[in-house]
Amino acid sequence: MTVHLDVERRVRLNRDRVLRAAVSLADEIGIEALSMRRLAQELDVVPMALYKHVQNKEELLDGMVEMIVGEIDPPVRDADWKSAVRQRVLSARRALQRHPWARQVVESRTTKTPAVLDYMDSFTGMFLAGGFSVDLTHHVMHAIGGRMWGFTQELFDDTASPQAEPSAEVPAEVRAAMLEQMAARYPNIVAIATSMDHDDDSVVSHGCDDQFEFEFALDLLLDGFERLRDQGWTSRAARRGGGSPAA
Amino acid sequence: MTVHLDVERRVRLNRDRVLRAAVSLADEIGIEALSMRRLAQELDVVPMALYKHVQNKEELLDGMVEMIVGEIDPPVRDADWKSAVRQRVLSARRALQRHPWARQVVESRTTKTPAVLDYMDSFTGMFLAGGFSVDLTHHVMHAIGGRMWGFTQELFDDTASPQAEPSAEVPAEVRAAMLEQMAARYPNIVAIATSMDHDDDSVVSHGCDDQFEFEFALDLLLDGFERLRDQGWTSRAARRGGGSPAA
DNA sequence: GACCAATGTGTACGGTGTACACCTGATTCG
DNA sequence: CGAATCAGGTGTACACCGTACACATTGGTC
Repeated sequence: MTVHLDVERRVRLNRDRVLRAAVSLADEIGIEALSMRRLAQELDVVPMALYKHVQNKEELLDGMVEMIVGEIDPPVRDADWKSAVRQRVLSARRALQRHPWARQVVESRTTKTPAVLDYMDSFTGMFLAGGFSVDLTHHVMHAIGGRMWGFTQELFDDTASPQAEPSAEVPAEVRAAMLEQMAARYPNIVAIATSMDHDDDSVVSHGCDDQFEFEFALDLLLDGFERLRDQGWTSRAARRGGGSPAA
Repeated sequence: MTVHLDVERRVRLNRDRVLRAAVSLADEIGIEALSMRRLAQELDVVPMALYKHVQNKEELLDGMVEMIVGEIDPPVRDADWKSAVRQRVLSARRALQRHPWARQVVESRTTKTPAVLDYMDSFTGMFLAGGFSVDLTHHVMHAIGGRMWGFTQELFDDTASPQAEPSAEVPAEVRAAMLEQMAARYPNIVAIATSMDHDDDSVVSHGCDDQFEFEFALDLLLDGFERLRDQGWTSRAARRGGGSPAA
């Protein structure tokens, strides 16, 4: 038996411990100072040890995002869609604000991890449950996306599986199974994605028209602005009155 | 006389050439592959030569952003505020889309360079000219900010001078001069910034309440969503009808 | 022609992510 | 019990990064 003089046995590293350490280290020293070496040092381990639990730094960042998404409260029960959405967004915002680096990292990530997809699916469901059509929900999700995340753009663009490693050719049969599994786990997202492809009887099957989405949100805001102006809106009155700006 | 066999004399480098090369190189190879070394190589020059025209990489990125802001069309004349704003935003969007890396870089920058301030001031002016109160304009700018830029947050937070190097203590007298100059060049921005500080007779002098700004935009969107739902909005009808979603 | 500031060069340092070969210790099996 | 296995931790090494600093070369001015 080799004699290690460490008073207590070293705790085994694992993915969760790594991620947790990364998050709190980033909180302390800032995201730009977070390097694999620095993180390893924090965990009393040699840098390369981390790579046994995380493929590379990119995946580390993805993991950190998942950790934060996990901090967002689940939807409140027994509330109308609007206040439910409102509370959820504010909860998401609080989570992001707890970690100053989070916004930047979330926006830089392009791969959708399961936790993110879960959140999005649940979020989508709140509108559907609120009586929104699939069509409207789709555009609404785009419009509000930027308010809390940066995933406005590529969200529904392809129905590719979440970070399934694109290992060479996909057997096309496995592909069907994946999509089925996807539909089971993320029914709302899939509903929207599929409706996009063939809601035709319009001539062109528009995949997902970025420009349209952008203008949708823009005009929604501009119309709102105009209404407020015509009502003689003031922030003082709004503060007093509370609630929605369209008093 | 040293014999340089270069057929033609080497063109002198300058800041503009550096920035221009950086932009188009980033277009080609992506922003993450753009290094000082790679850029230098593109310009047939040793890496350190760049530092004669740009303080460091951060400033290079700032310069690239300025270049892009310069691509945004000036406001159209003789149009109502709404279509003027609309066209301007869409122009900004086009500029950003021409350079896939731009969005990310713009959002990562925190320092406001003159070109950016010019754009923002002019943008602000469009609302004021459209009959919006200074108060409402302030919140509107925050609400729309994220639609095209990432400067939602820290915009009006301090009235610090634009990238004036914070060289030690500012003589407090120079400070006044700077502010005056600022007011001359960016009247609209300054109008809003100063109105924030003392529009009181409310008890607290609220600097710039992030939370309020966020909820303002959020509720504006939610109210808009609700209206569309109640109207039975569909994207097909909207596409046919064109124009604003609140048909 | 001599000077001088601005511009370009060369070298070097400390940082990064991570490939790859290796060691180690706990668990499993004959 | 001893040997085998193998996930987890180690050490070294490489290519690349931004950039400080001392130096060489220029083009323009008197």
